[in-house]
Amino acid sequence: MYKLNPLLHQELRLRIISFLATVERADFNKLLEISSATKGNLSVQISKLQEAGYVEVTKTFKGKYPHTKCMITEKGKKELTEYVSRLKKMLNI
Amino acid sequence: MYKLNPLLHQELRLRIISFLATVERADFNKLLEISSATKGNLSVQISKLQEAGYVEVTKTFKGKYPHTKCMITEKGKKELTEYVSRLKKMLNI
DNA sequence: TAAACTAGTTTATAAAATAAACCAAATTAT
DNA sequence: ATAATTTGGTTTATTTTATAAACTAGTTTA
Repeated sequence: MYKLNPLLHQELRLRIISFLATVERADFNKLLEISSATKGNLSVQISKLQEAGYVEVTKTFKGKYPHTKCMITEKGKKELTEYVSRLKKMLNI
Repeated sequence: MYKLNPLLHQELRLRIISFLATVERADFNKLLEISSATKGNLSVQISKLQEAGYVEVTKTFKGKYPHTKCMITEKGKKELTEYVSRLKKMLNI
């Protein structure tokens, strides 16, 4: 009986990482838009994915404003694939 | 952007209800076995599914011991189907 | 120059999950 | 006979997690 990765089995984080799996990279505002999360919550959950090494975060400046870009890592892809596989087995789909 | 049903987006409850979707009914011990949860946790999560009307719980006696049987309801089936559908969309599967 | 906006982070609170403790009755061992 | 263990759970207390609110630092606009 394989357990689901608890870091991925959370709606906002799953939304973030499964979106990042479909694009090359996305900035903070894009993630805000696709998730309709609050900024605070998004910030916290991105940090958790980053700390786990599932997402790489790059902070630069876009003109004079700070700009945060996120990209899924190889580890993130691997873990997402494994999560989806276990979930499918559990849901019989 | 449709949110996932938070009652179903929890590993143990999801495991319980997706198992109940595949059988006519299951007793407490069967659910313990398929989930490898603790009895306390299983009891709590079954109650939550029951309170939501997703699972029907019948308490009888089997010989001299109490015996708890669980069965998914129509509402439970409907909600599980909707949950799975939203999840699939989210995961692009 | 004050107000409002961008782009976030930090922190406090609320909610949830889980484990530990408990309960009542039955069974088994001494 | 009675003490210990087991069955089949429930309740409660603790820990963890999620989330919203408040804050930071600087920029733009009125």
